[in-house]
Amino acid sequence: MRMKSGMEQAVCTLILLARLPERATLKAVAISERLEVSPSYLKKLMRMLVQAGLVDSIPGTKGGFSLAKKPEDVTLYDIFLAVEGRGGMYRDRGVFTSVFACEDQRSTTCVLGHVMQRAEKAWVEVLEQETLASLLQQIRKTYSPERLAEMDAWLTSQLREEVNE
Amino acid sequence: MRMKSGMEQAVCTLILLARLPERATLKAVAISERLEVSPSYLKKLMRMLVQAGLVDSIPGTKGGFSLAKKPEDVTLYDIFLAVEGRGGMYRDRGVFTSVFACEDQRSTTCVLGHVMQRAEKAWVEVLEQETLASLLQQIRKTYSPERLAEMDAWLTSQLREEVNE
DNA sequence: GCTGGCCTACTCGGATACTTTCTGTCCGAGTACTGACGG
DNA sequence: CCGTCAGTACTCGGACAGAAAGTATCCGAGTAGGCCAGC
Repeated sequence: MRMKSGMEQAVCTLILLARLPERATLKAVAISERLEVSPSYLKKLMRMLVQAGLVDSIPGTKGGFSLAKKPEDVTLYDIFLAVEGRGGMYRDRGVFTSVFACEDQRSTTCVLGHVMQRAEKAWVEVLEQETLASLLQQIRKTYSPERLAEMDAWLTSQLREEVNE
Repeated sequence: MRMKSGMEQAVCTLILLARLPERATLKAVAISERLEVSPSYLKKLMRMLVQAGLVDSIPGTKGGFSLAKKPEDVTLYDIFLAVEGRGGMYRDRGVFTSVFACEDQRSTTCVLGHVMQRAEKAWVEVLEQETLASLLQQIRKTYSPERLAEMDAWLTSQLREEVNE
């Protein structure tokens, strides 16, 4: 039961996108270089984030990715769902009920499954309290401002300008 | 991020062992038949439970497995650790810190990892509150007594008698 | 007839394949810029 | 000289392999009981 490594990459990516100026986009290759991860796998992750509605994608030469929502509206659990997919971590195989429940109670909620759901709910609630905005605030408090400034500088150097109309 | 199917099997097995009379053992094949799961894989699980100190094993012809602790002293988290192994579900790859932290702060606790640890702690606490004893009590309340009686009857028919001295 | 040793049958324990999921890679669809051509 | 159109270069999108973990299986180590021979 190990979380995908893609989760960390997705969070980092979304934080980068959150620091992006309005109407600007960032291309996948730039992100993968900054994160020092496989470009192909990150593109796959980006596709998941797009399908989940967390980021917008613009195809074409001047294309790229941008955050689809406001940073305070994107929770860690949203990212988790996008990366890991729906369907909780514990999936009932029916062994418990087939052993301990009678035939007519087989469809009843499994006692063990109920506990697992409670545990997962507690876990989810923590992740739902954390948003991209709160993470950014923690980063500001924890790490040095120089690093953030350097990151913003890199962003402006890498971003695609807004589409002139 | 899916929990192993072995978790459900292990819990069922331990509950069966908890209903076992004192100094009696149950052999792996009997359990696998009752649970309708692969005998080989269940034996592997039993080995894990033995190594974790949750069950005692007696080799030999009259051998089998028995609960090593009192049912109220075995939590769901103990079982989880035995089956899934130590090392939390989120493992830091260092991407986050390498992106957002300076060189001298790389060893600092990762902000994202900290949130994940909090979430996992909340999850663990729920699992630690549940023991084999409490699960048995819930089973008694939820499912029909006939089924429990039938289970005990099956247990007595399958158990190995205590070692005569 | 009794006791000791050996042999067999049965159990757990660990090493060995197969399947699914996760990770990483490649090629195709679509768009904006560039340049040339025609009016 | 200006507008239009085709070509090209670059992006995201989805289909395709390799690696790792989970699942299932088989064979070996060890023990208890039964059988036989010897005393």
